[in-house]
Amino acid sequence: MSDKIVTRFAPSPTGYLHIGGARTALFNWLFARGHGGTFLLRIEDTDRARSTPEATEAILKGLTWLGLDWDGDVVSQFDRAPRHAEVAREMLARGRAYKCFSSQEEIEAFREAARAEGKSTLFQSPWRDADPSTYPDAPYVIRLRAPRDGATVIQDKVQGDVTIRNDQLDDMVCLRSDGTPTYMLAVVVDDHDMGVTHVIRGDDHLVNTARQMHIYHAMEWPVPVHAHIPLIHGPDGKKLSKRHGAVGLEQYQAMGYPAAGMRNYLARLGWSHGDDEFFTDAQARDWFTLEGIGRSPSRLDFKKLENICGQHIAASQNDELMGGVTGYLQAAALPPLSAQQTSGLCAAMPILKTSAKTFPQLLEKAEFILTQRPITPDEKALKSLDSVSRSILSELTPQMQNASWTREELEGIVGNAANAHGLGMGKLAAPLRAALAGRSVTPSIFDMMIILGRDETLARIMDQAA
RNA sequence: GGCCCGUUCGUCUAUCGGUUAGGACGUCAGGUUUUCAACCUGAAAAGAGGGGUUCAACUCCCCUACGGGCUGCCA
Repeated sequence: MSDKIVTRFAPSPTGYLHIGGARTALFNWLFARGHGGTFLLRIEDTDRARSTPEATEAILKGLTWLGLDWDGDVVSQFDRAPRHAEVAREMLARGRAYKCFSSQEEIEAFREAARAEGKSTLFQSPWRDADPSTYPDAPYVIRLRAPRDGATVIQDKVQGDVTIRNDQLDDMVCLRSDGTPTYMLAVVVDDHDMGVTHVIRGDDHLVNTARQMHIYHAMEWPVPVHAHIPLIHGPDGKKLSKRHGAVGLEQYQAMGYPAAGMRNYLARLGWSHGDDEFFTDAQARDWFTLEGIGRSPSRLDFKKLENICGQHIAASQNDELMGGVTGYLQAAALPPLSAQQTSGLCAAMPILKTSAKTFPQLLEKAEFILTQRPITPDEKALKSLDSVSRSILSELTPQMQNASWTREELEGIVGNAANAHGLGMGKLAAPLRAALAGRSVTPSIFDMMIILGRDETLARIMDQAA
């Protein structure tokens, strides 16, 4: 039991689930699930100004969509503030921390002076070794009494052994003057109390880990295994931020990427198992190791994401895809499908799913089924057509109302219309597409030819829909 | 400024001292398809730069360049 793996995901509620955070959660989830361990969720909401219930809700929704289930209740870090303070007092009692009465102005002045002299700006509190009898009656913070000599070695599963000289680390504040804990203290206490054995997080925390290790040492707690994964960068190689576009996971759902594809793509981004690119959740859980995580930041590639998603759509069960479509429409704030549309789409799914990479693509290919009858070409677009295209269109429009063609009949109808005007099928599509701009019905007629050719039962279903 | 981490085709990556440096996405060229797409075949495409160590270096060490991170009573 003692070697059971416990991981956690500890996001701060910023209003949405960051795509990078989602990948961190995924890694933690894969590692725990792959080893029969536990995956916990903790919301780091100690910053009260920025924390709202809605923000937490967005994170839970994101994780749920991605299919990352967590064990036990969601822990609120804020709720545990008394416990954090208790630990701070304990460190004080052990002499591993001290009261610091320096004001923020004094600290700022210290840094200014240090900068001017080109020295380290790390604050050195005059209260570190002060006699308690000289303590003023004033607010104070509790600082960790960190070692000044020697070095701290982080044994990181991804980065290897990282050595930080202790003179590069300052006596960080653990408890603020208002009695609230800082992040540095809170993570350590929470991770320990929650029994976390493996801390898998972004490498922006790497250096801070050395500081946090001193708290573990002060409390004589075992230090968990650390694995600092590189952050995700935008296509330009810069740290992913809002200006790159989609950073929130819910935006990816709204763009119509299936969750299974997201999991696969995100897992493969910065982690590898040989040359395997496309895999199932079961394989990912089986194969996932911390050693397989790369050390360099990786960039988001939407083309590859799309490709992986396409493979997952093709491999998915039809009812799963129907659920995915429903979720997509909701996330994209689009109207839901009617019962008729649903049954038509369901029947066409075996054919549609082989060529769509995202849900919107799937829906676009199904437009012929989903479109309301009667179909009427746009008047303005009609006027802009050349005479040949216009006459082809007018010949075809009445035919579109009847949805019960066989493939052969369709071929005859469209082929004849084209041939009568000396055009090939290829020449035909463009003007028609233009004529029906805004409805994009025409391309789907040809899709329907393919569908009809492979599934005659569709003709009957469409008959009812029409 | 100081400290820490990183750097293989455009992108994600394989390689864990000896390979024609492999795969995937994308791109380009053909093919199939009575549109598009999908699909099939093929091609171009990489070890940041400079020093070492070694019989041998993409792999180990050092320097430089570039990118990122930390350096808060933010998380």
